[in-house]
Amino acid sequence: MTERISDAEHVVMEVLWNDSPLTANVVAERLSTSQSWTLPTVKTLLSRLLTKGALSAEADGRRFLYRPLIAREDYVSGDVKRLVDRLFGGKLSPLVAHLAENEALTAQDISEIEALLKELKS
Amino acid sequence: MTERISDAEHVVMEVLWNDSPLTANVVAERLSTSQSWTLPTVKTLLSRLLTKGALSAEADGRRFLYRPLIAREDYVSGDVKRLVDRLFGGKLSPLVAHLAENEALTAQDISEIEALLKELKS
DNA sequence: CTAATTCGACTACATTCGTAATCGAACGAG
DNA sequence: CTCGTTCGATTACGAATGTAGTCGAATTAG
Repeated sequence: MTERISDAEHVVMEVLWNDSPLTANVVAERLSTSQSWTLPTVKTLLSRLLTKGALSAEADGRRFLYRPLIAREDYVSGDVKRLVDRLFGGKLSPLVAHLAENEALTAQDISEIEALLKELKS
Repeated sequence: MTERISDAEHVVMEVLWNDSPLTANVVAERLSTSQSWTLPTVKTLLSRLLTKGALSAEADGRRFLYRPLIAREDYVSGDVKRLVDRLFGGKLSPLVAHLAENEALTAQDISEIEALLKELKS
């Protein structure tokens, strides 16, 4: 149902997850530190997100206030699930095994994760 | 350096990571159970992977034997890293926290992960 | 009231991707 | 030696994407 969000679109979503509703101009302004997109580019991305049903646009005078319609958590879950399905046969422990073997899992990461797991079991 | 591998291309890579070198026909045959791609389609994907430097093609008479040039582990690491950077600010523990809260972490998953971590610390 | 500005909508355009047909060279059947 | 078959290479083409210009309506400055 919710259509795929492209990489560039995702960057825009992050701005709005961080603070919303915002006008197109403010979104573009917030993005200006990280991206060198022109205003038209940002507006195109906003329209596409609107069409995809990822945002709502509430009229405020002659401009629109954009606001996310999908929760960041849900978006993240979808992405994580796709990755796990694609690369780890849908199983989570191979992912953790991969992290353990190949990514820099610091002692602190390990402690944090163990604490999380402990809490989960309680 | 290694260019982005698309989703369809990745499916082809999986076949070759699983067993290589293989001819285009054999790759297509192996894929026939999971995908309904015609032979030309599979060949296109193989050429693109070749162009991208993800595969090598060794001539064997009139045909080619394709073989991965990049290790699956490296590919997986790249993808995982991209996801972690994009969604979790590059930190691993937020990813695990997310898994814990939002994905179905079974009791068995938790045990397996704890065992992994325990081993890591030894 | 008129001119400049501001917006969103529409249009544009090259690239990548998914999917596949076709062409030309080489090879094997007779 | 000739013809059909088999390959890889080339070409095709629509959808999605990244990136951005243009147009027309509304608004605000004067």
